[in-house]
Amino acid sequence: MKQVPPQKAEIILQTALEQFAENGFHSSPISQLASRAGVGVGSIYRYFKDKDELIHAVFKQVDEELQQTITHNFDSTLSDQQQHIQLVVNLIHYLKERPHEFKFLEQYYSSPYGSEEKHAKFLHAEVKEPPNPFANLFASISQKNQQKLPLPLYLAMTFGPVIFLLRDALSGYVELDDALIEQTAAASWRALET
Amino acid sequence: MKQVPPQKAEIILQTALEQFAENGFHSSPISQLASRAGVGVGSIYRYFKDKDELIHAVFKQVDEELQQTITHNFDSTLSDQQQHIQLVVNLIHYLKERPHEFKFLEQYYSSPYGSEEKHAKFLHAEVKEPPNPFANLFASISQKNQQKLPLPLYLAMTFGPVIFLLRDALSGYVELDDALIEQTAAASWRALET
DNA sequence: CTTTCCGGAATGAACGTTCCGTCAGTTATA
DNA sequence: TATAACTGACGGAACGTTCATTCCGGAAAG
Repeated sequence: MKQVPPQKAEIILQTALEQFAENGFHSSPISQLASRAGVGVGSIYRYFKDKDELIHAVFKQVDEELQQTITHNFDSTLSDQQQHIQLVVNLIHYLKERPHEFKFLEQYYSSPYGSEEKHAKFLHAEVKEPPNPFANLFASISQKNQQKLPLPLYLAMTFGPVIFLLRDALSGYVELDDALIEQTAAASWRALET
Repeated sequence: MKQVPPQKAEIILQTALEQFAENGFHSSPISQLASRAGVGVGSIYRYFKDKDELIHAVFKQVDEELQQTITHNFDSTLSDQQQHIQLVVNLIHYLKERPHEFKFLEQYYSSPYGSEEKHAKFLHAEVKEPPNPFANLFASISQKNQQKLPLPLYLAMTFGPVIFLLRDALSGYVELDDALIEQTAAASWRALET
């Protein structure tokens, strides 16, 4: 009996993530990916039907870990402001340490792959479902505002700046230090107050 | 002598923009592009050295028109707040009407093409140059803040939400009406105040 | 007639996918 | 325990397709 049969699939997924992030989907021939992973071309097709399925599998893995991380570091006992700032700061820290994941997601979403997909499924559907810390935070913020805060605006002011900043940091235009991260979190909170 | 020699080049550029925006770079064979433009394959290579040059040419055209539009609708006699809100509102309106341009830019920047490029050249270099309304606005805002406003933060809070919102609008997740646009502009201004 | 422009068939390379021989590990046989 | 038969993971050569690019014959312009 093999206790670790799907280890190779993990290696392929991890390598694919790096390869795609660095070179893009089209400049990542399966052959190159295979040699980088130390694996035969044929083996990749043992675990994934075709290249598209591989790409979606990488996305699924990255997406799930991201969601988990976000929903994990959530202390619902804090004030709205503290929760929001914690969310933004943690998110930036997390993605800053994972440039491959970030680049992959960017590419995935702005390609036909992500467009045809649920896209912001997480950001929209997830936030609305009541029994999760996200929904509570949004509901709470929204309620205290004078004019009702639309969900799209909340998402745009929360995640828009984060993405923009990470992009610039990755391009080397910005030194994304802790001070800047905290300023960003504070600023995006300010934007939500009425 | 031809009085309208580059007319065909214009048609190719325009068609390429649409084709790329709708199908992505790799799912846009030159042959398909040619027939869509009502042009022979060979003709495309008369005006553009290869596919890469075509892609960059499309970018250049889109980028230049965008920059021009932004710097044009700028009334430097208004207050900082009014200028900022005008900027954001105009930008959203402009891009909302041009989904092809928006999708193309997104794709370009998150692909190896844009990455190897100047990227936020416009957003960074341009803003800093003194003799333009942008630089003045940023300088003015920055100066009035208690703690100095870093340029990256200003850019992130100004353009980040815009991009995020447009993305969602294009995906059909958000009805981007005038009320939402104005709320966004107001919110991003709030974020900049100290 | 000469020159410039144009279209699209032809070419060659790159790539995704398939297919098959090899081999390590496992099970059956004696 | 030793040996033979089996099984399925594995690599990579080979295949067929797709596509960027070239090239040439003809049309239009002068």
